[in-house]
Amino acid sequence: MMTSREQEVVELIELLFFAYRDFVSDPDEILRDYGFGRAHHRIVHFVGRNPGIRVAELLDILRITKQSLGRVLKDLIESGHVEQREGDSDRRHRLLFLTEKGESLRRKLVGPQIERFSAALKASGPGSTGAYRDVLLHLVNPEDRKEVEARISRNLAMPVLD
Amino acid sequence: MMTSREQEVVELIELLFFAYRDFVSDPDEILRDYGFGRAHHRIVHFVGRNPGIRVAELLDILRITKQSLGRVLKDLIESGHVEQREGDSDRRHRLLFLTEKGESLRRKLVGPQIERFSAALKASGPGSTGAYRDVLLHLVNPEDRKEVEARISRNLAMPVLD
DNA sequence: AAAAATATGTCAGCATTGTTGACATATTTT
DNA sequence: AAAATATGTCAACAATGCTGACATATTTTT
Repeated sequence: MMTSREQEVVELIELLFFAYRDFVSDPDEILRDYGFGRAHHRIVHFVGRNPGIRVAELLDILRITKQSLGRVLKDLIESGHVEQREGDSDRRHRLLFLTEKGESLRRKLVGPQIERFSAALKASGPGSTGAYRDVLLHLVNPEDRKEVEARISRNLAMPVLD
Repeated sequence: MMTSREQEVVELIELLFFAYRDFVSDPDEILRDYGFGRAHHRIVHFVGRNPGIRVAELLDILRITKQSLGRVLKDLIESGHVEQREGDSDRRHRLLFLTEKGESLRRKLVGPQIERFSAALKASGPGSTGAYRDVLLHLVNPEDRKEVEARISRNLAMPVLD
């Protein structure tokens, strides 16, 4: 059997599924025009948000194998959306950057997602942003929480250039 | 360029990714012991939560083709986790139910998810449940919102049997 | 300097789960 | 009787995971 408290939680579980389902649907459509998939999107997104990220870091974010990453990353390098540079301090490192072309794609993909989110936050009560943040952050594995928190807010400190 | 408001929204976007990433990781491990994947999980979950659901409804929830569903559903029927009955009013319908075995698997899979969620809600401030609900529901496509709302809360009205 | 460890890349094969298109069957609606 | 609907199935293919093995360059340790 199931307590009504558990029933309530299961509703939230399903809501996460439905929200995620629709949330990724906008980029999916755009990506088709480029012959890219969701895997490409993730790379474009996280490289764009973390310029100079190392391959190993990207693997840790995505939680996939280097072989899986390699195949898709190769597409993006060959198409001129991503470029690699040697690390300064450690020349084994391959630092990843978006080209202008890549940055343009990133913005195109994130646009509808920002719109959808802004509308959702507007439609929800004030303070909903904080609560959303609290809950979602605590869904992340405890041992990863600090890193995730640092990663998502990293760019706030960056000067906003034009 | 990007306004700081947009920066904030992008953080929430990434948080959705990280939360989802870790949230599905618990069931994934369990499923491996059964030789099942995420696709099986989704079916077990939604059939369990919507006993007697029709194939077409399930397709609409999952947003996949009947061929994709068919392959995975076949596994679950052959393994004795799901059973089909003819519709009463319309005998073309195939109504889906979990067997006891299937219900047992469903509970096993949802257990860690309930735990993770309960802990997250506890750690977040009071009222965070409602805000989470508000935001996530508004991430769902407007035209699907009503249906999703009805679907997730459908079972609250059901008598809780033992 | 030599050995070990690290970061990355690559080849090959395979599994899961998504897709399209075509067609078959049973049943219900028109 | 004809058309529409719900489901199932076959075949081919695409995207994106995986494992295992091995190669190269570079840095760290001994």
